[in-house]
Amino acid sequence: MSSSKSLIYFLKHAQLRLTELNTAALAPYGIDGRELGVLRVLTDGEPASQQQAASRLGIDRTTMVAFLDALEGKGLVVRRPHADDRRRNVVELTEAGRDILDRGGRAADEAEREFLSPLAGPVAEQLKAALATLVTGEPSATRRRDG
Amino acid sequence: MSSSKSLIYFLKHAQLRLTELNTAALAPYGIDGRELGVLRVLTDGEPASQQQAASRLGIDRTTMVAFLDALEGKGLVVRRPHADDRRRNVVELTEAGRDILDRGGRAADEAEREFLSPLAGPVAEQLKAALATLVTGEPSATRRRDG
DNA sequence: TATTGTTATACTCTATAACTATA
DNA sequence: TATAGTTATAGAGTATAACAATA
Repeated sequence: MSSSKSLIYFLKHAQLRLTELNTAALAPYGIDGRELGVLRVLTDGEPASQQQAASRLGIDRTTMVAFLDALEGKGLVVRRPHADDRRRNVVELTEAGRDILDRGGRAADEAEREFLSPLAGPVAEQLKAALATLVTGEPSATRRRDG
Repeated sequence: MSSSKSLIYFLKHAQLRLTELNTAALAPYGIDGRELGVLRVLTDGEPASQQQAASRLGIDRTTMVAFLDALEGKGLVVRRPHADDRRRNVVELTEAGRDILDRGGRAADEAEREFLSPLAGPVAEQLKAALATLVTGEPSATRRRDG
């Protein structure tokens, strides 16, 4: 008989546990892991409209509205109308937003390292690369330890 | 700068995608992936009370009630009062339940293989082992391909 | 007509609290 | 008093539908 736990179980519970660690690590900065994800995607590449940012995160644009409402309420982002297309909002991080992204990002990275610490040597990198392949259809962009 | 996608993103989306495949694979059998998980845990080791089964799955006992209501409604399980402790229910699979577990289990295994097919050779096994280590604190019990 | 952001709403999933029957 | 199962309820998280402004 096969292992009593299926892959889907491991994925679910790994995510739950990492989310817990992330939430605890980010609590001092007043954000949670998903809000950090939004901050990250907003500074990742070209300035993005709300809808583009939502698409990059794989969430609905209506969900993005709620995240940005919260982040704007905390003074971490500002919405400005796009110069050429006034239907769009360009969302930018405030100085406080960049500070939280920076420090919160380090805290989240540390939480991820702690989560992965039971894995020896290159296994953690291989895990992330394998997941990246499964999700994106191509190998992870993480080629060397750079965090 | 690190990869734009975090581990938590990969875990979340890997789970979403595998859940989709699982749901599609199990639809012909009238159950979804979580119901198959319940059927599996009910036949995994000693006969279990509802609460024991819930604990093994990492869900609340009230959630288990709803799952068993559904599975009993489909004729796949029966609840019987425990002989020695009449507060408990012993939950057993019906013949139909065993049939669905068997055929649905194979369909789900096939979906998992399909999901993992982009990974070469031993990488899939290593992925599962690494996740098992992270979730349970010990290496996976999957020692050989047996499914 | 189509698209962006927004709002209102509904749905899924799950847990907490309170009840019952047993122990 | 404590526990197993149940019920009612509430909360988190997310999406769908409809709307205003703009293209």
